[in-house]
Amino acid sequence: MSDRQSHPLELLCRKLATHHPLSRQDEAAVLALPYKLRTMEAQSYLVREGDRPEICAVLIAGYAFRHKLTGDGARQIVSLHIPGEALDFQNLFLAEADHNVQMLTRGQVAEVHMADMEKLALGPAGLGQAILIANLVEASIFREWTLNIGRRDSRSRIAHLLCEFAARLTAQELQEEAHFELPMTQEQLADATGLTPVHVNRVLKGLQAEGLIARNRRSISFPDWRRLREVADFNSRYLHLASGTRERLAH
Amino acid sequence: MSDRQSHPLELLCRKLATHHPLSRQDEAAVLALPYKLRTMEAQSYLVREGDRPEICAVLIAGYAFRHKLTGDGARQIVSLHIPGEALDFQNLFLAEADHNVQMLTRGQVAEVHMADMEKLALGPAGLGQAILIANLVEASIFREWTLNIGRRDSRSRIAHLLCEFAARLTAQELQEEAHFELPMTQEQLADATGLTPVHVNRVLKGLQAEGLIARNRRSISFPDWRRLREVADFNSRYLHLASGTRERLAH
DNA sequence: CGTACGTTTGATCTTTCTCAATAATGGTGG
DNA sequence: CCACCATTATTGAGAAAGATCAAACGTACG
Repeated sequence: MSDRQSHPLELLCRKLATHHPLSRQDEAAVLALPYKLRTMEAQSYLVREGDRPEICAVLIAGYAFRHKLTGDGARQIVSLHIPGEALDFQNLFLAEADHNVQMLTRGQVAEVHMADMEKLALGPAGLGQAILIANLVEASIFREWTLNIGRRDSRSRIAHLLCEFAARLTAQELQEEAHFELPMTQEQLADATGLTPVHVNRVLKGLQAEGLIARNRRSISFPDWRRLREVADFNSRYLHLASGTRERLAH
Repeated sequence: MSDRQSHPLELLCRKLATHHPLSRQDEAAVLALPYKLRTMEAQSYLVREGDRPEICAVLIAGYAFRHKLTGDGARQIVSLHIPGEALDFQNLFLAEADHNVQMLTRGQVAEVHMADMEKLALGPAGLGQAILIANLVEASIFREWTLNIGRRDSRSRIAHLLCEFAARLTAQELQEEAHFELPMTQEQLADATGLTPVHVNRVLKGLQAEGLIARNRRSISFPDWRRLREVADFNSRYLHLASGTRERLAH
């Protein structure tokens, strides 16, 4: 929806400000970060488990995801990321990456030196707090995923994933909630929900038959957002959104 | 194993220092926190979803866990906690709790005013960093739980939970890895692994029959730690332990 | 136009759940 | 110390959700 970005890192400011207002100085400090824009292909890796990351990538365009593998190669996607989110806060001050980060679609990334980002995180004023909060909110999302995968059946599970993605895009004003592009294959959807691709396909068709989602290629829309939320058992509390956004989502 | 605690918050220092060394000053700042010791009964709540916590509890004795509920009342335990861990870092700077925190066993807690803890988190020197890192490591554990629940079968899943618990106790030098008390009922174990109590019972008996665990009441020992780790697909990387501890765990 | 990748479908199999009952255990009051 | 009660653990039988295997179908794109 919004306007051209004069500066890529404005997206990061907007994201950080979602949970904690930034002062002019904070914002200036973010925008003053030296960075390098890089275009990434779909499927390209940003971080691999075991890496010792030197740079902290901020997602500017496109989507990304984190995943881990079991010893026998099964994959679990543990989070999805939308523009404005920093993909390496997880690795701040930690020597070894404990998971992989990969582009979901083609996109762009602003690379910042880890040391510079660490300075911000420890730094003065509200930024350290904003970064800490961003990490706390991410941890909250992890908890909800654990609940989702551990205790909801496949139908709610997939519906919940869709709701969360739509809600987060809406919160960042990147898309309207009623309609958005879901750039995931059914296999990726399966890896994010702990299901098999075949079953995801069946559930998706079921949701469509019920009129809860409409699909056209990779783009999905929600003819009945309210009912989908019910089926998904979706409550946005865990996203810790500002009250304005919460109301927007509640219709 | 260790010695009497002259000061309860020393446990927190030790925990924070696990991932990031604390200076004398840092340590002094933690020990200078005003606190109130409180004895907690098993099952008592420390935080309820929706609360606006004013205090930050640090677990001194006993175990605790976090959990969330689905709309129709199914429970998912999302983490376990051992002495030394702060139970409310999650709520630092966040208005509303997004999950419940409950004692697993009887125990003790040091209550610190949230405002004081927040001051430390933003504060000078290494403490802010140590607290940030502690949160990052917790997030890493959440990711591993997602993988565990999403992609491992019930046998590995339960074995993994046991391994993690043992490893974390060992890292904090609270117990030796070969033998420890697991104070969870099979129902709680089920809620932590996304299974049913009946199935947990069967898996436990299976592990016992294989000689991977030995049970005697609630106490469990590991006659074959190495093989259990294999079955569990357990790799401690995600715990981000110091190298000394890692070797201790590798035997 | 062919190849690669993703989707869809059917048939069958397995793991895990559900329901139901019985046995241990631990704690309590007398 | 004992009887009683509430939890927790254990077992069996049957059901179900979701997995697996295999094949066909689409679609994008070089």
